[in-house]
Amino acid sequence: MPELPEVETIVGDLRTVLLGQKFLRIISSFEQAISPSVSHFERLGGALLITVKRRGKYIIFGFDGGQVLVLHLRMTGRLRIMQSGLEPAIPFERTRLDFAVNSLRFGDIRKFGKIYLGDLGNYELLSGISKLGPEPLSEGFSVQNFVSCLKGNSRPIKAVLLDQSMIAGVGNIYADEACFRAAINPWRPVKSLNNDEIRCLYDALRFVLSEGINNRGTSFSDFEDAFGRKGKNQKFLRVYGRANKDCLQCLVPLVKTKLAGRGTVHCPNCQV
DNA sequence: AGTAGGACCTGGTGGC
DNA sequence: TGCCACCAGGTCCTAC
Repeated sequence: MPELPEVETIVGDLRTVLLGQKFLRIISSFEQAISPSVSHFERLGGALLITVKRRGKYIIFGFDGGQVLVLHLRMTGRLRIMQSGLEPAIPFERTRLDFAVNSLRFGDIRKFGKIYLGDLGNYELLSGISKLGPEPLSEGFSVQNFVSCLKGNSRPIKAVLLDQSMIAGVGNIYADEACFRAAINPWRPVKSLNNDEIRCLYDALRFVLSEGINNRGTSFSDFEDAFGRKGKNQKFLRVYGRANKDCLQCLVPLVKTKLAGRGTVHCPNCQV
């Protein structure tokens, strides 16, 4: 599942290859994923790609005419940079964005991924970016910001970490990992956390996200970067994917529950 | 208003 | 071996 660190990794790859290239065309076999429609992309023809950015789990492509293409990988979306022309489709390829030199392939088993085309004035609203909360790794995101995000909330802390309108970019893997690192039970109601615990969770969240970026993402099931390479962060996971295995700190078996509709793994001994 | 749960999707897996 | 129920979870939408 691409979360903040995986998207950040892909965005870096895209920048190194695609910046400055001229957009040629879009070809899609699953047009429901494209908003408003494939025909709107005709206005992009000939535009130069000048920026590639990440916001939450969204990838934002800026063109010199002021058009903005936004892409969200959702759960099983994958991007792959190929040479234009000869290469075959990647597995479950749904959409292809052809540039002058390279072709960007969008594969997506579950067809949840989305591509939007707008302009500088409306792309945030079109794509849902306007609803996102702050970036947890940005310099401006302080402990005080985090406290005010959480204030008065009665939901389980993990449900809040997953809520993109509270904090942008955290998904199931890093939410579980952050709770474990902070020694906080993911079911704890937010309002039961004291200031020390909130500070600890803030540090833990930023640590696991940074660690994920440094390791070029978690390839737990099938994440690959834009060149088809696996990340290394799966070797550093302490709880996600380790249900019923021994806790790495205390050797008590990890427990799996379902929280906010997501599989959730925690240590009943270390996380209180 | 705030929250919970279903819908969207399909490949992989485990049980019978 | 074949079939089927179920699981994975990011986001939007609906219902309470």
